[in-house]
Amino acid sequence: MTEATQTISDRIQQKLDDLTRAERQLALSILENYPASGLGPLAALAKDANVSVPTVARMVQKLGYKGYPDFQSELREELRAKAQNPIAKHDTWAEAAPSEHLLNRFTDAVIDNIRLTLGQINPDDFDEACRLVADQSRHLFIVGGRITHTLAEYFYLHMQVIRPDLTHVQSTSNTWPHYLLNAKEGDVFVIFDVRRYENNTLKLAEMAHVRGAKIILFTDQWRSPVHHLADISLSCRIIVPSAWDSSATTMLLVETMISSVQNLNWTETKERMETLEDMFDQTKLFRKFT
Amino acid sequence: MTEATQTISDRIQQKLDDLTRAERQLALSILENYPASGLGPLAALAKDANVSVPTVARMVQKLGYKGYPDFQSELREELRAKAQNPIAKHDTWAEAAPSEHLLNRFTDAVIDNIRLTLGQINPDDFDEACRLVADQSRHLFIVGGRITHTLAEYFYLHMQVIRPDLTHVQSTSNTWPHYLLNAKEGDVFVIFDVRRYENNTLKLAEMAHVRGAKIILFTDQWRSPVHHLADISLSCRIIVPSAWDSSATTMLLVETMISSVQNLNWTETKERMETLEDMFDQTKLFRKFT
DNA sequence: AAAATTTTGAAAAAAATTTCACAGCGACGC
DNA sequence: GCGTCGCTGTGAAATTTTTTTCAAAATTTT
Repeated sequence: MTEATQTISDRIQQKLDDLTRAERQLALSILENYPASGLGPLAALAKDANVSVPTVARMVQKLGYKGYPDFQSELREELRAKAQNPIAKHDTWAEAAPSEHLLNRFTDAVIDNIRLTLGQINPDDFDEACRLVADQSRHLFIVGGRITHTLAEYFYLHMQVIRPDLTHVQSTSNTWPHYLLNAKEGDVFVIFDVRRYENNTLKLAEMAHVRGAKIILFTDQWRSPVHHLADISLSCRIIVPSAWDSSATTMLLVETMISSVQNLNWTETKERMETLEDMFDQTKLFRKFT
Repeated sequence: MTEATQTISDRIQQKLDDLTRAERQLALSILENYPASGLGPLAALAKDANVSVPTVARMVQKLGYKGYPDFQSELREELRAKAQNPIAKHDTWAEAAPSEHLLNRFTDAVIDNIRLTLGQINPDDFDEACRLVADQSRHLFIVGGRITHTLAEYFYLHMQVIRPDLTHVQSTSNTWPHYLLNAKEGDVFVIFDVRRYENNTLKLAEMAHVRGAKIILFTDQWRSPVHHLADISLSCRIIVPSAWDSSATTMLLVETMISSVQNLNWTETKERMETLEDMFDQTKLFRKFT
């Protein structure tokens, strides 16, 4: 497919399968900040990737270069060619694609969404929301709608490891009133509701509100009607060049909240996480930090 | 933040008057194809500019560097900074929060993930994947794991509107072999598998492969073992300052794919979408795009 | 579960690059 | 015309960098 114009980056990726663990670890490190790291001394590269010096030397030979200097020289040649080509004004994300490719347009929109969303977030509100979610004396209800239940479940899956006493409620199911029987004053509802907003979700929120529960709402820029009842609303911009809306920004906030809650509950959930670390180690694809 | 951020190129031009004839000759040569030439060995640079080796050494010292290696290292640093800056050095995302607030650190990491992921994506592969998913003559299977099934379901929910003949398979369930009975040659499997990789998913992929199905894999930078069987692999960087990995980048790609497939199938799914538009309108809860 | 194979990293050897010291060359002033 | 001064380049020394070797560790196979 691609003949002459094969970048070294491509070449590395292509050969990734033929490499050993340490070599792959190194290769990924090179790609991490490409091409700068590959232009430094071999030893620095090795240290950066946490592999030994000979591993670097072996890998570049495996990649088909005569030695490390040869590899560097090709890298410089590539850099030279790239700099001389002013057409490739690298304002694009997927550099291999033209700027009007959907990959670039879509990513542009999402970055914009993130920027605008974060710009309007009140960090104190966010922190307060995290504190509420972390508070194990409150039962945690997580509520999603037709599409958003995937985000709700993502959140639920992580919270499940971090803390006990939580329930995943699907507002689309008609069994949700049962769950509300257990809701008591001070409990926390994390509700996801983006356009088009769902009546069921609103009803559920109303009932939760009546029962004196705290409500944290993830919604879009136009804000679900639930926000009148919510103690804390987090509105995400969701516009992308698509017939659909984007949940990427909401996902970002959800993940940030997971991380934050994790930190707040750290002393209590440390053990659970250590178990998880062991699970990580099993992949053997990377070592723990030195 | 960084005061007087002048590039090395600027610095050279500024000092151009203080340089001697041979040094100026050299400086101009460096600027000729900047920065590539400065990253090679000193001797090569000297030869390129037709000056002697010590002239180079003397000039970099005149420029204020400790020696040639020091000069190179600064050059690399500049290159590294430049590569990392396709998005204008946005100091903080949540402007109301300090830069060390998790909201900012997390977002930084995700933007980084997006940049690195998109930088390594082959647009042709991506387009080909979209074409396969859009092809309605092929049955579409969507497979997720313990955590990733949320992404899989998100994808499924949208695809459901766009095209017929699709199945959502959960590899965690032990009923998945039943679904595979229906899989035939040419069918398409979209598989989500990030660390820690799941054996069930691998088994499922193997069986799909044996049956002659096409496999499109969403995985992480270390790549699930499934990628040996995959026709197209899309690896997303998933590292964030958290005990967990981030799915935000994967979500971005999934949404881009949804949008792309939507466009490919536009003529056929127009009606469905118009129906959906009507449903949107009925809610009257938000406005259409201006 | 043991043996063969592969992979890995510390250390030494080899090669290269950079730095240093010194001498030649040309310009300018006297 | 001659001497001084600063710039430049040659070649050797010092340093750094790369390559190779070899034994230990890890992985895979039997």
